[in-house]
Amino acid sequence: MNSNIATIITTCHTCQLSDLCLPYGLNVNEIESLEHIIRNKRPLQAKQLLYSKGDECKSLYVVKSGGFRSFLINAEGSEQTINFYLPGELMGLDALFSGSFCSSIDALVTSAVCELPLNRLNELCDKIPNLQHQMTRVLSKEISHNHDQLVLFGNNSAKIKLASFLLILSKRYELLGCSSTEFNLTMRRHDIANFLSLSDETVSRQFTALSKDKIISVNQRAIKILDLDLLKSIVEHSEEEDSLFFNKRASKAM
Amino acid sequence: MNSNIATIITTCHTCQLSDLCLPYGLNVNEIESLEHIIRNKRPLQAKQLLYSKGDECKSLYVVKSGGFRSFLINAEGSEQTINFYLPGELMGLDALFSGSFCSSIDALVTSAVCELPLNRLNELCDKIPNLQHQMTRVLSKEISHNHDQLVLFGNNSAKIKLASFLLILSKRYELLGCSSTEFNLTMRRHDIANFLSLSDETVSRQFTALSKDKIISVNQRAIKILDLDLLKSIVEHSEEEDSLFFNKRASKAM
DNA sequence: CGACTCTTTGACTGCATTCAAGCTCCGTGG
DNA sequence: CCACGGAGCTTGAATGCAGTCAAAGAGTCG
Repeated sequence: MNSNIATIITTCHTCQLSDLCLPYGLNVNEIESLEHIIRNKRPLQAKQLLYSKGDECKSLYVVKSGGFRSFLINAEGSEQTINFYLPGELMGLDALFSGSFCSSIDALVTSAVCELPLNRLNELCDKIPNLQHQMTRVLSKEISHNHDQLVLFGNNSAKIKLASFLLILSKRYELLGCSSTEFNLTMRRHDIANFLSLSDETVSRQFTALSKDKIISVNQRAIKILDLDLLKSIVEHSEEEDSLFFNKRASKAM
Repeated sequence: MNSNIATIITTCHTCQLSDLCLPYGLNVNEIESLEHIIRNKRPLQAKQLLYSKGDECKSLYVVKSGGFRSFLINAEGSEQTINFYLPGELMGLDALFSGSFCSSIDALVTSAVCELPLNRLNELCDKIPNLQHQMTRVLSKEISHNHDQLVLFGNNSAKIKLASFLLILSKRYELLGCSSTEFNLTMRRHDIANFLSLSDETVSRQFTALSKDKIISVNQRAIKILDLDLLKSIVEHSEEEDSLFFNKRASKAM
């Protein structure tokens, strides 16, 4: 059937994403070894689960196209979105510790992944030091990315949260070679709200507020950033305006 | 001077923390190799910096005693606390990606660390596959720990945040072989507030609220958990009570 | 076309922040 | 030894931002 398509897709050295992905820093032979262990799952439809929390982790996954979200379900049964994944990003890294997935992941839109069987990946890491180092780098990157996210949540105001969110997305799209000022959101308002710990209505209100100020234009999931500097200034000057020299609570100790 | 003390301290196989630390899963010879690369820095006083964001990462550090906090300074100059570190926990993992530290760390109280020079640690990882795997596990653990933290922040209510914070601390102290119901906070109220993205006053109010309900007793930084189940129920039943059919308001702790 | 999901908008309530003042603890120096 | 001062913590009162509830608009699909 379309097995030839799968073959094409699994070729790292013709993949536009390879610089953002595991092959980064590997030589031609090493990339070829990596290619041989990659399997392709059939594309996932929106809302379809890639894996569930608690499942044994037999593979890691790289986003090939589309987008995903990871989430946890807390004691009351409500979801908390942990992260969004764009093409080139590795999913499942939190499972390496315990051997089973610590969160669930589903597709936001129709999406494709590269599957990396863990046993073969580990074998390869033992053989190719560069790959092992790249794995370590990817893990470390995920940690520092999570830290940035925690800082984002430290800014309590809904306006700042949404502005930060858009700026982060803008950067990630730029890295992918897409436009940094014009892109389509892969996620629904509800997903954004849940991710930012806001209500759906608040997210909606902030979108319209940013529109009215001509900072962005919104049409459904299509976003245009009209004034990048103004968007940045929302995040940066959050507290300066009102209190420059007077009691700034949090920032006493250098 | 006290170089003999330093020698004693750097012996992993006599260290109570070794099961929580890098030596976990290593055999006697491997632990000995690891011991040889460990250096000891002199103890740090409260508020003293271990490293600053942007510094080149030449070493990783393990908390030997005391406690630390990592933090970032955002555009306005105010701090955001990212994480607290208790004995046995590895600091600096977010630097492996870029080679320089992505956050700053200072001591909360007088504290000691084991220093692991990165170049020697990497050499050792290449030689000892078990150590490399353990490093990967520690990195992965940090990621899933960060995810739990993000979920914590998803629960907006100040009461739930503080209850979760205390429960997480309780578990970590238990792992260290300390009492899970009676411990001293290493951090000030301000640090907790900053970490939980709350104001100092709100944290204080929630402490007194928990005291009045006889769930905990507070004396300065000394905490006793009087009713662990009730504390857990605050986190778990956060939304069940109210959104069944009525507005909550009337229903208290039943 | 109707049923559905997703999104927007409005009105109201409440929780956490903010501002302000008083308290406790602790080290320092008279 | 007590007085003093400062840092950290607690408490009170008022404001405002975001959540909740409710309903209607917009887009999608069978």
